[in-house]
Amino acid sequence: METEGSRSESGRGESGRNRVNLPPVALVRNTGFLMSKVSQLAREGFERALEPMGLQARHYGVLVVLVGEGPHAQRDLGEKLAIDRTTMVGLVDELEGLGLVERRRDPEDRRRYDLALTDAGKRTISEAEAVATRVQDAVLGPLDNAERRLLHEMLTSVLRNLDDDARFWEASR
Amino acid sequence: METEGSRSESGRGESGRNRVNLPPVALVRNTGFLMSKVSQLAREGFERALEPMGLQARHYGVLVVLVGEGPHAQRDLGEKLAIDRTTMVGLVDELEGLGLVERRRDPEDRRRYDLALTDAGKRTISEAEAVATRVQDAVLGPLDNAERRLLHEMLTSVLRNLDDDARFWEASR
DNA sequence: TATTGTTATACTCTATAACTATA
DNA sequence: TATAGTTATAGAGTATAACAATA
Repeated sequence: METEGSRSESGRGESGRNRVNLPPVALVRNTGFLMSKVSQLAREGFERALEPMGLQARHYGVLVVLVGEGPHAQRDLGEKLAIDRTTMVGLVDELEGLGLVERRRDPEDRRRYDLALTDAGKRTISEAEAVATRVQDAVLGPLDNAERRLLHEMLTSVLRNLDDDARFWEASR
Repeated sequence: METEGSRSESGRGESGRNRVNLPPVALVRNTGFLMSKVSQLAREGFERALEPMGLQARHYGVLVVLVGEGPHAQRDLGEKLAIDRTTMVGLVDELEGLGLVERRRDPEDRRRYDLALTDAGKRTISEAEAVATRVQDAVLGPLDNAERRLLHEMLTSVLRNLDDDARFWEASR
């Protein structure tokens, strides 16, 4: 692949040393654009970092809820994660296939599962949480601890505000 | 693992004050999760606010570059926006159909277009920029001006850092 | 031979509708 | 009748490959 750098030959306009790979100025002024770009890149980094474990980011969400809040019915888990129940089927299939999650029928309501982590699942999520921490640390690299805390607080209050506007989990489904 | 509240009774129905629609605690601790949630909701709000104009957020990006940086070849525009050239075809089709953008052949290289805003396009983007400002203002509502500036700066430095890691526009394509 | 724009195609992700088994 | 989980299917959204016109 040739780089966009020195191709001022036939003068494809843009007069000279014009770098094309920079984000458009008009968009960089927009905080929302920056935020979505940062979170997109953070997500991509997380996906890549998780890959060697055979996991994807969406698996992480499921595991982290199970380890943090105990067994769930598939439906309830989906509701907490704002994932449709038909989508949950495949997701849990994958996690079960990896041996990380176990489907047990709930004896009190045999329509439901009682999804729980296996021992391997517990080990895996603890590894994955370390990966998440590492990636987040890399992403927030330029910020000192006080700034990171501040960022977190600001995002929390922004999110709470959106929530009050009844546009939080509801709106995403 | 009590966290499900008072779920031990056989009551199926979210008995009483147990809200399921809150984000899992383990995820709310994660700055990356917060950021992606905020930007997702901001995006959704922006899409909704743009809808009455018959526009989508991705149209906005195209228009804003054209108004800010003048006419572009379709390919170059796509490169700036990290949008594949095959995807650009349909996008520009739509904008042309709305009468906001004009496809003129570049006389110096007849393979290329010289995409430019029509007068209607100029009016529309100025409206859309007002909408963007309004939405961003609503999203950042809980933050005062100093905090907003700070947030913007932090995001900028984080993004620059990711860029230096050669994972900015490259990685998203 | 390489590049711009185009089309056809495929792939990913997710949601809707209909089915089953339980309640 | 309603609900948990499942399946089949369809719809966005976007990318890959091949092609025409032009360089």
